[in-house]
Amino acid sequence: MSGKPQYDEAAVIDAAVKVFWRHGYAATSINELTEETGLSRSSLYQRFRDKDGLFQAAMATYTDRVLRRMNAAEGRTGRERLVALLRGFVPADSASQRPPGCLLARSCAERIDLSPAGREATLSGVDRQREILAKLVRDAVANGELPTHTDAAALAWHFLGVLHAVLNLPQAGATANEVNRMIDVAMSAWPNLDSPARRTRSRRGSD
Amino acid sequence: MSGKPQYDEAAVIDAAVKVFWRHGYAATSINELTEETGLSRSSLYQRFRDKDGLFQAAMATYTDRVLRRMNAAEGRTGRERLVALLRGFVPADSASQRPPGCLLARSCAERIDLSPAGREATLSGVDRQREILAKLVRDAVANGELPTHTDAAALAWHFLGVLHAVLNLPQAGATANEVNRMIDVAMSAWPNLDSPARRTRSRRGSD
DNA sequence: TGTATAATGGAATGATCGTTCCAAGTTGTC
DNA sequence: GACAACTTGGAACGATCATTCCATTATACA
Repeated sequence: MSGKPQYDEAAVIDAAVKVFWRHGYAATSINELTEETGLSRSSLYQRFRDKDGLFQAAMATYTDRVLRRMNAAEGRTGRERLVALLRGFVPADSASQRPPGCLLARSCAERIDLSPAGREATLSGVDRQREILAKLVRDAVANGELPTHTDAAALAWHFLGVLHAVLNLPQAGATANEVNRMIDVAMSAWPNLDSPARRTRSRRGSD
Repeated sequence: MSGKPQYDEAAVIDAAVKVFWRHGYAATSINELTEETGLSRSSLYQRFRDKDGLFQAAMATYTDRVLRRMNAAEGRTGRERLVALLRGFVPADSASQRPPGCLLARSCAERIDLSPAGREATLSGVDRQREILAKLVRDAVANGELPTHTDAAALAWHFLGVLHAVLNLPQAGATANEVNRMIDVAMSAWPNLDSPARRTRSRRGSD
């Protein structure tokens, strides 16, 4: 069985994303990559140069997909868009297909052991995540939805932390319901100018 | 050079903590462990059975130390204690000795590749972290410092997320100043019953 | 039909992995 | 001085690591 089936590069990278996402860079072996991508070792090195090259391709794809999902959040107000954004990353309780956690956050943690290029891709990825949140906040300030003295940078960092918490805390035992309630709590950092009083309130969910 | 210097076990585990903390379990090699601990391979296997045994010992020590630091936070009110707790984990900007991030959060991320015992140690560690935060919240509710309808569990998850953000976001480029301002923002989830209005306000720091 | 192209399986590289084993050396106690 | 307890260095184990090479095979286009 050899030949020229012209493999589907997007599918290959997709599979690689899943492997790196699940195990991180260091704990991912070429063997597992060839098995999951279906690509032979030969073609893998031919196309991606080495493990790090495939990692960078996977990281680029993952980052684009995450950023697209963040940007796709809809809502009338900035607050509604932000809530939609966060809720969009709450993992479905029922045996999700997606690996747990976040490849960007994970690569951040192991960035010491990454190549300079991998490190750079990671850093720029989280930067772009944060920039999306910062822009959302800045727009809300411009709209009068948030007070002018709002510390937009601090809010962006905060919600970046919340986003990563949404992705990571399920691995620490949090249920989807608890994550959703946590989002409600975390949203109290976004002052609701219309009805200022309520804060630690809402409840939702299935367990 | 052989002999019987009766090695300092606490120092050995301390060194192992640092290595696992920096590289995670998978990316840590026995070679680096022997070099950093100063212990010979022979003694290492004699005393800790295998790499996983040493990891569990390191994890226990790390967890104890982190929980002790959390419990050591002082303050008049629950809110003050919580702020002190969080600020206590903001890394000093100037070339810190401590490895970045959090071994518990990191092990949570790679828990799929850990032994059952290692996984168990990790899970129980974050559970105890969360329990400290939950108790702090519950006490504040009992004191009347927080409203009775407070969702204590959700608040505990939230502040666990904030704690991990404090430890991890510096790896994503956050300065100590930004982390401190983020803490201020995150604390708006803790309603200040005496002066209810202010929220996205305070500013502090050095950059 | 032929030839360049693309992808393959499989063997082989040297390095490093975790782990085991053992002979040798040092210390404390009798 | 002898013996037990402890720790060591160093060699060796098979497994796996990332990577390279090559002969083979199927496709596409001429």
